[in-house]
Amino acid sequence: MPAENSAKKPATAKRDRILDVAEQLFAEHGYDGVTLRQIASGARVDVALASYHFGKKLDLFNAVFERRSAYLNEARHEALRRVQESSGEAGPSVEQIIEAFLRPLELAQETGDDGWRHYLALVAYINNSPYWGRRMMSKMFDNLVNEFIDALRVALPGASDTDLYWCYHNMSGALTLTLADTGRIDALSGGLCSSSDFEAAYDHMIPFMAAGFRELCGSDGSR
Amino acid sequence: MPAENSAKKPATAKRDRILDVAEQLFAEHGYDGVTLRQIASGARVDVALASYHFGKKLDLFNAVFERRSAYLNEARHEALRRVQESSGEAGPSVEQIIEAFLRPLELAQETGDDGWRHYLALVAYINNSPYWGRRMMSKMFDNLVNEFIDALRVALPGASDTDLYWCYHNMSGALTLTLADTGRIDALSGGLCSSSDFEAAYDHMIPFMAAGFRELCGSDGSR
DNA sequence: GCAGCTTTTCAACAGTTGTTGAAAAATCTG
DNA sequence: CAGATTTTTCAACAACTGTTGAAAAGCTGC
Repeated sequence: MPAENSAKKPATAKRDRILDVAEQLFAEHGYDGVTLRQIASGARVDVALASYHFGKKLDLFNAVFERRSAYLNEARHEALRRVQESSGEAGPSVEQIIEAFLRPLELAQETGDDGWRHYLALVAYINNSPYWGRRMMSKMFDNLVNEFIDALRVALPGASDTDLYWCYHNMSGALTLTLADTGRIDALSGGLCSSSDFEAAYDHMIPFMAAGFRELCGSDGSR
Repeated sequence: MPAENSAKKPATAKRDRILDVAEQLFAEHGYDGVTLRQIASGARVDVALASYHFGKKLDLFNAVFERRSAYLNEARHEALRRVQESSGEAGPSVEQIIEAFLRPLELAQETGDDGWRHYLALVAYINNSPYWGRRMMSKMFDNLVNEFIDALRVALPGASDTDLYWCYHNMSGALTLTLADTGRIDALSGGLCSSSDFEAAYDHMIPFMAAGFRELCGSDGSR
């Protein structure tokens, strides 16, 4: 029987290996830079098995993208809810909101295996892919992103939506380059900064972005 | 005679058309997402002509990347020199340095044709490509980037090099996403922000980034 | 052990890929 | 115009691509 459209297939060892290898290779070389035979070979499996489990090549790509996205959305949503509860009436600060947006990525990466790291690099690749990447990202993440924008609107009263979205755009770009893990900052800094050190990246990103938001969207009270 | 290694070929109309079409297609679909036949077809030219002029497919890609890079480096270098001269003893401010880094991109885009826009999207694609992209970017731009880092070190006395490079990394990421022109901010903001409006993007990016640099690298005097 | 599944492999397909050698057309030079 | 050079096309190549139908292997309940 050919692969069902959206019915969840039972997990088998070889099926999981196909997803894992595809995740890594797609993240490293992009959709067109990877052949089904490379994936099958990496998973020590026949080529036809990928088609059997996932259908067309594009369906496999989507399956890889969707596998961890739901969990990530939930973790971020939870992190935001937590700081909102703990901050009482006034609502969380800009730093707290940004931290809730970024830290789940770090936790996801700490699970030991490289799966999450490859997934996040894949997200970076998709986010930088013109046109078709936008559609995939929007469908998957826009609901969640708007939750964070809503929280920022409360933390930054008087900010225009235009400014708010441009600020988010800046943060998203910096985050994307970090997730892509290109190693460029390593070469440029002569080893001072390591792109694989996500914690250092976030520690520097959070205050940087918070300052940017406050500058453009008016700090709480002053300006 | 097959294509010479590094000797400059005389420009012919068809040769230029190959470069233009390759520039656009590589920027939109990536290196592996484009075939030489698509490029030849777009340039209304036989497939073999690309090989005749540029050699292998990868050589064509490099030729596209290098075509406008030298000019861009010079324009940015000039912009930095100009603000350094006009600012006297104290040296230019963080805003002035960032502006000198960004505005040449805007000018380049104003020439009317879409060539520069495609080139900048190609740079974004390369910058987000793991490993091989890092090498290409470093070889082409690191010298210039370090000129700007040097200027920032003067404008932000007491800043550690590590912080300085992380700040640059954040700015580079935001810039890259803008250049990629994915249109994602358009969809997210419901049309409030337009990713094709480079001037608006830079107007919001400059104060945002300057505030981030000051926060992380210590403002001039205070903190 | 055997029938009824699902999972996996085998073998092959039609189409496309980058690349090349030789022919043809265009351009330059005298 | 004739000859020499460069530019462009034509035709073909071997290798590789995603996909599929049928056979084989593995598993489950009896």
